[in-house]
Amino acid sequence: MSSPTAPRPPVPRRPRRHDPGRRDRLIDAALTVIAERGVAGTTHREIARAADVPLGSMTYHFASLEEVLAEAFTRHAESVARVFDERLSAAQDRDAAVEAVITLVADDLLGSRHDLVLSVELYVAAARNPALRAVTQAWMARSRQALERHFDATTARELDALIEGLVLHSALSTDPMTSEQIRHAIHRFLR
Amino acid sequence: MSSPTAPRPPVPRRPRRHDPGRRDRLIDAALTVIAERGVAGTTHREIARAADVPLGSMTYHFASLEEVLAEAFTRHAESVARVFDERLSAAQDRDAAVEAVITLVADDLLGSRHDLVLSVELYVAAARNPALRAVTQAWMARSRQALERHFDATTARELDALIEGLVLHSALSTDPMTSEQIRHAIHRFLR
DNA sequence: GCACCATACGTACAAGCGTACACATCCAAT
DNA sequence: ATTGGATGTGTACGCTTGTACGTATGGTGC
Repeated sequence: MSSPTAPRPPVPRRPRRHDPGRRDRLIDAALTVIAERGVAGTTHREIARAADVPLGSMTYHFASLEEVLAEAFTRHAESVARVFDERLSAAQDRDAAVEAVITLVADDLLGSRHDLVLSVELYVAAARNPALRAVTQAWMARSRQALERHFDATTARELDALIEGLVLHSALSTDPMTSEQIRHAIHRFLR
Repeated sequence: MSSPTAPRPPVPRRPRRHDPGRRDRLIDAALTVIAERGVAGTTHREIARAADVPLGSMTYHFASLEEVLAEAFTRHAESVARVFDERLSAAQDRDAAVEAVITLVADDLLGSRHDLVLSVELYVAAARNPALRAVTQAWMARSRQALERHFDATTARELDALIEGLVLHSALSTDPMTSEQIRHAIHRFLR
């Protein structure tokens, strides 16, 4: 068709340029994809599509897919931990702390299917990726520390486990526990 | 080299034949691979390698990879549920039932990294696969039913969640809870 | 014995993957 | 105003994947 030495025909290129903070948006897009398709279905192309950027942008901003996942999960853990911290910091006494925990489980954690799925995906990924295991470790330590503002160390640890169980159990069930049932379980443990 | 019409040179083929129960062995091999590499790393080829059978054997015995996963997880859930049933059936009174629960968590569930990983992998897979969600539902229902031999329905449900939390929490921690700590947590809840 | 067919085996193929890389573009420092 | 380097874009390559399918083989019912 065209002569071998002819300059390339002007292939239409994307007009998009100068997108500061694109890296951040990519990490958020990765979290969306993980929540929707799982880690297994999270690919460079899928993330790029979700963020509406070309594939080449992925390899420019991240050295590997592993790096994207690590950054994404770190952000997720940080975000959940912050809410945890805030709720418990706001509580003035033990009774308020108990209420804060109930709100945390019933509203914050169970309220968002997105976050819920991300957490379980992180658990699995952490089982095989040391970097992600460190993320979960730091997260768990921070949660426990937040609980220790109001409860002794043993209680904090046990309560943390109970929270984990209530959340996971409800998440998997077609018939999740109501707020009242969660309140009952937590009061029973802390009675 | 060889003439185009010459009969094929005798390509060395596997001597293996007549392997009744191969399908079963493939399902077990799938569970091994899932535990070692995760669902994401579980492929036809990997399972075939683990079971030492040719790739073609996979497509003969299973219509799809999804079918393999479903059968494998069903087997896993059945196996864990059976142990659960047995321990609780053997208990004659409430005190024995409490001890049974402690043994279940501290020994059976936490004792096997293999089973532990499989369970979490199942949770994640179930989040996106209705067939697997049905498997987890049935499993949870059966566990609760076993607990209801000794505890009222509300207690059974709460206790089931606590067990889940203790197991998952310990599994993820680099500093897992000791048997004594687990005993303490369960006695505290059931006191 | 013998033929049939469930089982076993090897291989091909299209699709999708992570990653590399050459080229385009434009902000910022001079 | 120029230019150099950071950022953005398109595409190609080698690899692995799920799956399909033609052929081989030997246990079983006759």
